[in-house]
Amino acid sequence: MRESTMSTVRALCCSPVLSGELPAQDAQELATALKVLADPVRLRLLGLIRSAPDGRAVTRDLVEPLEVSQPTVSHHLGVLFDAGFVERERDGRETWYSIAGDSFSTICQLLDPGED
Amino acid sequence: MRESTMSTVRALCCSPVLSGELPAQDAQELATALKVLADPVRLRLLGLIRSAPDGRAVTRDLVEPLEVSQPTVSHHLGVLFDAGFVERERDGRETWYSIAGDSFSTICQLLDPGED
DNA sequence: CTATACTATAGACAATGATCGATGGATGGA
DNA sequence: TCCATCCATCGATCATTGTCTATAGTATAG
Repeated sequence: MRESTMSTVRALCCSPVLSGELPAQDAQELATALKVLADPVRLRLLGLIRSAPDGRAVTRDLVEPLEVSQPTVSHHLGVLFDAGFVERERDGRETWYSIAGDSFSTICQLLDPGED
Repeated sequence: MRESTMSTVRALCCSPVLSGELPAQDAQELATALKVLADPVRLRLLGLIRSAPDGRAVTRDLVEPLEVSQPTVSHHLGVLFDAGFVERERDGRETWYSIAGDSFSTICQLLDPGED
């Protein structure tokens, strides 16, 4: 999965695709982004990061609340990062993760075309 | 997958869960709903149904545009129905599918907690 | 410099799921 | 009544992926 996933999806933002027919390639890209969100551990990671002080957290602090192994947490954080849902900043031995700005609202605009 | 999936998710609607910590069971249910949407064929099915005359379509009309087999289309329609994203009405030999009202905006409210 | 702490990667395994061909069930037309 | 049409289910196959243990890569502390 490449870093371009979210940016490609973002490009579809202004025309709510689900209000009309969805080209195969656009459907594939939106599905790829949604698949990243469709995991309970990743959803909880996003919640923990968002609700942490300053809206950011290091890997270690995310392991214990989720009751999964450290490599598993690291794996999911990598998936979220590759898809553009979180940002990553290395500081010494620690890695800080934070929510990437408009990733969620972009998805929502695609899913919810409003009244028609 | 039971019919209760969407209604359970809908119950979380008023408190945007991703703005705070997400309990394991809530995360599981939201992930289950998202997983249904995270498929290119299902996304295209939703688009085709929504853009069809009167916002409804029969199974047969959905097979050819998607270039997958009829059992595959039937399978995906079943998944969407079980999750509460579409409604189903039998009329003789045909089955009409239509979009289930507020399923999308519910998902979006959960994902996008707004500014905080 | 050595030991410890924090993360990420590698490899393996099991479970899930998307797809297809074949089939069954039910309805409508001739 | 008999056949054609429409749809769903069954069973099998193949790819994907979430999880773990083990390990490697860095950075800080003593």
